[in-house]
Amino acid sequence: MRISARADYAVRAALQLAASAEAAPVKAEAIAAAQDIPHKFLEGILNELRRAGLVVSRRGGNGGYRLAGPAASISIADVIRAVDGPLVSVRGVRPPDLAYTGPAESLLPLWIALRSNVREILEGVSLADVAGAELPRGVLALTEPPSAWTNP
Amino acid sequence: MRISARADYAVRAALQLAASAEAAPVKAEAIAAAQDIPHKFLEGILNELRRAGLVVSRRGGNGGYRLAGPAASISIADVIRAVDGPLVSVRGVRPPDLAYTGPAESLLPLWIALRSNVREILEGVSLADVAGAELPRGVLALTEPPSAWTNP
DNA sequence: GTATTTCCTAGTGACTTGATGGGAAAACGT
DNA sequence: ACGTTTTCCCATCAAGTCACTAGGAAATAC
Repeated sequence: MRISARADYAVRAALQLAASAEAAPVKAEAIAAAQDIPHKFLEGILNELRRAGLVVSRRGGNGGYRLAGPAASISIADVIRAVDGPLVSVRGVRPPDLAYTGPAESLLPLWIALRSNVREILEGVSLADVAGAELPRGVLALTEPPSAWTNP
Repeated sequence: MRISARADYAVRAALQLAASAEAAPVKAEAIAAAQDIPHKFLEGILNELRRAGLVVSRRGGNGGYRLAGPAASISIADVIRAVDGPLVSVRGVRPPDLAYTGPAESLLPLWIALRSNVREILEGVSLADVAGAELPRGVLALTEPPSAWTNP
């Protein structure tokens, strides 16, 4: 289960936009510099975000990108789905489309539970939450046990 | 976030072994047929499970594979890690090794929370649980709302 | 009209994924 | 001892994905 570079970059770019929520649009180049993302690569990502309706753009003179709506109403899941498709898939297919037989039958509900859990987190956290460094209480609670920060 | 075919196959193979917990080892070919997995591909996977110490093998005559321990003490996470490495990574690196700046700083705790949540599920469910179709109450609860079964 | 910045298309090298094939090594039954 | 079975261990493969780059067309500002 890996978060792709695209997804990571997309979220960070969106966060940068959430932070500069003034009237003036932010240029791709500025975001690339601030977050250390290859800027031509980022351009493509921002474009996808625009096509998904999360971001609006203006070109020319002092153009750039702005969030399409309030940062509090865009979830991390929204951003990831815009650039990477379904949040979680098994072998490239979404859980509900899977079919298991024999002793593996209960694997489907397991994947469903997993996905539901992932959704709960990524849909429950907004750009405003992260940019403002105020994660929801439930999410923060998960980070409290020191074991959460150590590798297996 | 995708579960690879290797991981899916590995878990299903392990479940098949958990189901036939008799003395006689199960042949790769039998597992491949039962779960519809390319059998040469499966052979490699079973080998990795053996190297990880989850499975023991015997060759020749009536050889095959057996679980190395009781199905109740092998978690789904164990199996996935054996064939795919870390459960969750961002751009290929594990969350604790990441560094974020500016408005993205709180992204790290978010990934940590996500990983912690995924762990909770995959480490908390054993092969015996799935093979016996008796998922832990907490996991089952996640599958109850119909919304868990629908795509976004 | 010129400078700027987004938008679009195409392409690239490296890696991963899913899968296949051929045998060598080990264990069995007889 | 012998032949069969089955795991084990390469090597390879096509296809795809990933991360990234290049070049230019279209739109907007001044």
